[in-house]
Amino acid sequence: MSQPAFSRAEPDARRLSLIEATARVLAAEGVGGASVRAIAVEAGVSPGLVGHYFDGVDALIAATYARVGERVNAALEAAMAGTGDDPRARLDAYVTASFVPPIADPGLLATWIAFWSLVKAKPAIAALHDDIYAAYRRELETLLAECGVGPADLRLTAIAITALVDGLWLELCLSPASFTPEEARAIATRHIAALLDAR
Amino acid sequence: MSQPAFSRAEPDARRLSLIEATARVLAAEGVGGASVRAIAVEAGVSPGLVGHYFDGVDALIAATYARVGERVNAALEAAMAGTGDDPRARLDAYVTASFVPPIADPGLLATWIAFWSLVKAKPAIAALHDDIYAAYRRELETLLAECGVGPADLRLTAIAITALVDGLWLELCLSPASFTPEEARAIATRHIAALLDAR
DNA sequence: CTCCTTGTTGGACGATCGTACAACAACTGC
DNA sequence: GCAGTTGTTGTACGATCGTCCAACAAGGAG
Repeated sequence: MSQPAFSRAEPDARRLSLIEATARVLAAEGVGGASVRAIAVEAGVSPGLVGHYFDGVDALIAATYARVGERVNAALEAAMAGTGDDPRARLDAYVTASFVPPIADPGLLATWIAFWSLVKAKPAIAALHDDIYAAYRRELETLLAECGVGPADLRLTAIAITALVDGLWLELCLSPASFTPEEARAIATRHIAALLDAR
Repeated sequence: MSQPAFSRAEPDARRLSLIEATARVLAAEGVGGASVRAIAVEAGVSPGLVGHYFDGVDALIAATYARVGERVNAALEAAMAGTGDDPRARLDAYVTASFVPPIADPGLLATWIAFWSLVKAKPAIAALHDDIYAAYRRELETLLAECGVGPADLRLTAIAITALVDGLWLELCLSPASFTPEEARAIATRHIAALLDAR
């Protein structure tokens, strides 16, 4: 025994490892199990280190929200980058990616629910949520514009697609037995086709 | 001072008052603030009484889930009962009711999120969730059948509408500034019209 | 080699958690 | 009136929470 038990890390790397440990704990245990001690164990560090890098556990969770949000965006970007430049194909790729791992994952939903559960109590989390979703819809709007959706319908169309995909994603992760990812994809694709061909 | 500080209640009424106090605490504080003591204060009773009526706080929260689910169903039923027997009018009433109080209410969402956050950790809550949503979709399916949706499309159509309404309801409660209840209603109504007229 | 800065540890602290339980108040049957 | 039953209270207990901080380890500057 008597391992080193002490290892110094690059500050940014340590911050990141704490954030990702928080994401893993949130995914596995939900918000109820995300204690400073559990996070520290998951990250393999001492509990006191959390206070050294973040102003309390709330700031750590907020940083985790931002990080996980970025990761989701990156996964969607990667899925869309796999197709060509055809906007319609990019839209389909975005929908398809929403219902397969790593997006469709009960652990990711548990993490996301933990963030939602803090929106009411913590204004900082609420502001972060508004930022993330606004950016999300803004990107969807530019994609829809490339598909030929008129400026007047742009905003509501983006809201509709976001809501449908979110609702399907939510229930798919909550109780995967109720329908399959393929069915979710079919529903969303059909809906988008109806919206785009209605013009 | 020296109020009675002791009042005996009908067992069922006491159970119900504990359940509704739990719902109020969940709505105001989220799952993090739903402690036995906070619930007891809200209900105006002693903390020890919770253990007398429920096998721990988890059972109380599960009972609250069932109760709130019933209340939501009752509100939707009431909205649909206000219309005639025309199935399409009932469907529109159901959608409209989803985006105004008491359904569209940040407090109700906070309560619902608290339940979602327990689905992963507590199998009893997961089973309850499956029951509630299955019943929800079953009722929607019968309504859609009356609207003339074919048996083959029934299941996926119900899933699609549930997902869209849930997604709109979720974001409307989470950040009411992003769109108005009227816009949510318009989106959902248009979507339903597209689904029903596509046959 | 020595000092100094700094990442890191591990435990102490008070608060709060869920639960259990003895004492007490009200109602019932007699 | 007088026991017996039962709803109710208040508190005590151990566990766990977030935060804080003195002590320690590692690396760089002189």
